[in-house]
Amino acid sequence: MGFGKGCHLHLIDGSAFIFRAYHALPPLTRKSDGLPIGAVSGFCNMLYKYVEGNHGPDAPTHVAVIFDKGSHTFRNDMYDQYKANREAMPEDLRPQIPLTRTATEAFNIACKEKEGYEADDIIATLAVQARAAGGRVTIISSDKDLMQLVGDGVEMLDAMKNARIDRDGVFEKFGVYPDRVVDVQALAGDSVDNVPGAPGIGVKTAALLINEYGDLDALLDRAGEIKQPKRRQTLIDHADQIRLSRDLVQLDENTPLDFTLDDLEVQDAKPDQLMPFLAEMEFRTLTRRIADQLGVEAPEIKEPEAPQDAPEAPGFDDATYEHVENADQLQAWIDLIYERGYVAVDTETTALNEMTADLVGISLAVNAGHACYVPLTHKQGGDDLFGSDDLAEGQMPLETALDMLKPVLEDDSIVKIGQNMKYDAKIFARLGIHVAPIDDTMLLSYALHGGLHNHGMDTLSERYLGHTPIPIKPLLGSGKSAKTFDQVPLEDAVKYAAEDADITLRLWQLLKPQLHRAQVTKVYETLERPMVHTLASMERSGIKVDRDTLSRMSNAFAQKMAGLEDEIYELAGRKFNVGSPKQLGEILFDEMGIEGGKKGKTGAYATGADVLEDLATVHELPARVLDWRQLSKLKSTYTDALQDHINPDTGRVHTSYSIAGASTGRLASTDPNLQNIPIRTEEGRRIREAFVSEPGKTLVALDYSQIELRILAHIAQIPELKQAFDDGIDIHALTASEMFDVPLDEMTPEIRRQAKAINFGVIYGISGFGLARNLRIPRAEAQGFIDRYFERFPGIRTYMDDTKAFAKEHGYVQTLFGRKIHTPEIGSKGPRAGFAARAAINAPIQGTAADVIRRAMIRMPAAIKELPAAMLLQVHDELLFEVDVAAVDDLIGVAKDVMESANDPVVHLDVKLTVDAGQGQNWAEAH
DNA sequence: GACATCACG
DNA sequence: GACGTACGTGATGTCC
Repeated sequence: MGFGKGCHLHLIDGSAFIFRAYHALPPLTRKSDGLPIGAVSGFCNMLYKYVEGNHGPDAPTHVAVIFDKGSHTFRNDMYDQYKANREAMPEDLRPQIPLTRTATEAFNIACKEKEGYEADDIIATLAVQARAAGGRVTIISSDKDLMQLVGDGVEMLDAMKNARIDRDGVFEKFGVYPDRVVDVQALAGDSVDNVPGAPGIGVKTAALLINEYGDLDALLDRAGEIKQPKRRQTLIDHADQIRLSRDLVQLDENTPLDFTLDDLEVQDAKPDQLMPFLAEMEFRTLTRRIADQLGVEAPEIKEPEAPQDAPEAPGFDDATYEHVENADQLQAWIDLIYERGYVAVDTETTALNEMTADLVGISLAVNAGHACYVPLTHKQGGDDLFGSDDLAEGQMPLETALDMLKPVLEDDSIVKIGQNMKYDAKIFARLGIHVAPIDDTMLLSYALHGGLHNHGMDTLSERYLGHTPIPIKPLLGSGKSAKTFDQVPLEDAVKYAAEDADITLRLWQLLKPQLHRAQVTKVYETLERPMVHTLASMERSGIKVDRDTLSRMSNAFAQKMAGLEDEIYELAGRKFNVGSPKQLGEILFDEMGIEGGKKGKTGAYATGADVLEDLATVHELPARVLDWRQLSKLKSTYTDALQDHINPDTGRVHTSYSIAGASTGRLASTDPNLQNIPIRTEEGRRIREAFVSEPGKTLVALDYSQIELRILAHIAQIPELKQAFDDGIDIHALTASEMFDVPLDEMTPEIRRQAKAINFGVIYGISGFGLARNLRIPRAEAQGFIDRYFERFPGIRTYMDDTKAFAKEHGYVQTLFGRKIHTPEIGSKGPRAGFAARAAINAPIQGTAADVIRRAMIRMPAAIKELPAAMLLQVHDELLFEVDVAAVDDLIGVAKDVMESANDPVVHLDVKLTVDAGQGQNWAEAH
């Protein structure tokens, strides 16, 4: 039947079905092989229910399920930030996408998509064609972007709520009728799709304006007539951006299609097509139900439970670890991997530093207890004390192995599982292999158990598998005679390396299914897993450090220290090791008889900076020691040590970030730590002059302004603080003004300083004692400040009490993004409880800030990919970039925007995030 | 390897 | 009434 009057076309938004199915269901897997099929299952159930419900007089005559195809559409060409905020697709959903197409076809329903277009465009085109032919259309979706199509026989149906949306329904949602929906969306923008719109204008205001002026063009032409000055200026300033937004939300009604409406005629399901598919997916209930309904026999679905088919996972004693020594054997493993769809991978290397380490061998595991090791560059042993450079027997050539594994490691449909995958990914990246997609057992554990224990393989294996891994120490030895892994005999290496892959696989099988129940799937997918490649790339970039600058500083420091040492010996009356706190304490308090020495728990005198600062008022020696210590610190930790970290190949310093090190979600930087480069003192700050850009490039530093206090203002709902941040008022001055009843214009630096200490104290779970010590004021006075603070900002007290209560009840606290930080000691008795309570108060604030910058970092590579720029470092609330001089402004524009909107769209903040920018030839200038 | 100290946010 | 006490990190040197 040709499509025409009396016909009724149903257009189903396929992607909406898929995502709804994915999020509504736990992560089901196919019983026989573990293939994730939760979303496919939900999708099929929805299709089934849809078909079932279509027997009334209103039944469709034509139907199609429309899908998105490809991530790049013509809208990205118009605006490169379009949908740039979108979260990456969850790893276990990706392999299910093609199966939803197969499912649609199995139901004998037309299944349509087109490269470079969104499903919405195809839906628009078909709806317009159907309307022109005189038929009716129902769009099955609740996507507001489709509402512009409603009217003249086109309606929407929200399948979840079973609610029809007609012209009046659209008016309810947008305040305008469908023909003006695009205008309203252009003004209001959309944070989910990252359509900019007009800043500060939402749907309500947009509708008001459109209704007053008729349409968007008229509004923009006559923007000068708008009474409200702020609104007027916004529309004038952002006219181009608003027009661009309109083009982005306007659906393309002329999508070129290679089929016609006639091709979409409804057809009965064919059992011989549908039943085999359902059986193959092993949907037992659905297969039976549909078979009954179609009046056919349900195909048998084998239960893979027979012991000979799938033996119980062997214990570690019964595991088989294979030594792969040629291409045929490796090919057999690759075949196994493709059968499975996933593989645990581990690399063995010559060192712990992945920027300098060389690959020695690769281990693989596909089943618990079934793993192999592929040694590649093990050296020939021998009596020779120095070993031999000759390769050991029983190895295939490195090149051959990499050529064979590269397609697997880069295959979209094979999940590569690792423990601390960033390490392996960097090793492979240096060999030209981009490992993806990946899963990481360390990060699974971090998302599930953050705060409970560390997430190293030994810990996880002991805790969750009850197995102590083979220790590496006996294989490598220690001290001067320590070997590297390429000198380990193959027999030992196979056992050790294959076991690591085996453990990793077992941990993955155990931990991955727990994400959903612990409700941390989103945390893992959006805050942990994507960090692996983002950080790997930053670490590989490194930052240029000028050796000569450091070396000169080291010499200068050495000279000054020598001078200070002479003075110190003079003052002390004898020589001693200035670097020894023990000796210093004895000199000060025993020999020189200075009063007030306090011994710590180990019986030694305390000689920390705070103690020496107090003593500096009564004697010169402590002041000299303080100066000496500062120089000693700068020299040993920075100017000397950093030189050793300059990579000879790149001339740059490559730190390593631990993703799962800090309990709150912060990163930590090691080897070297580039998150604690001095800045607070002028002398220390000059060390940053050694961190430089390449010629023709500039360093750009972008840092969040007061992000933790902003988050506190939001979480604790403090109206005064929120207002101050909105108005751009100095937050510490504002706090001081509120607390001490001093008007802002009479603020003194001293009062402000005290308020600042209190603000920070609050973030840390303030105590009278701590504040008193910090401000060096009597404890009672400090307590008075705190009382006043709570009085002025009662939300803070509520937040602290609520957070402690939550931690006690649940054993964890959460960030705004759902990250859990466990607080196992919250119920302790004694001082431990105090520690735990303060940590619990701090964690949601520090952790939310950490989540925000993680989100910014994850989005950054895509956002700046067209720019000659690289993201180099993260320092908790700061990102450092290196960019061609000519592109500095572009970079600042894009990166700042990504950072300031990093919370969108999943978390709304009442307080805006602002980012300050700096630039220069070195890090001192850029900051 | 524990401890004290001090660099950062 | 006494505990102890600001949150989160990593690197270095001393001393046992």
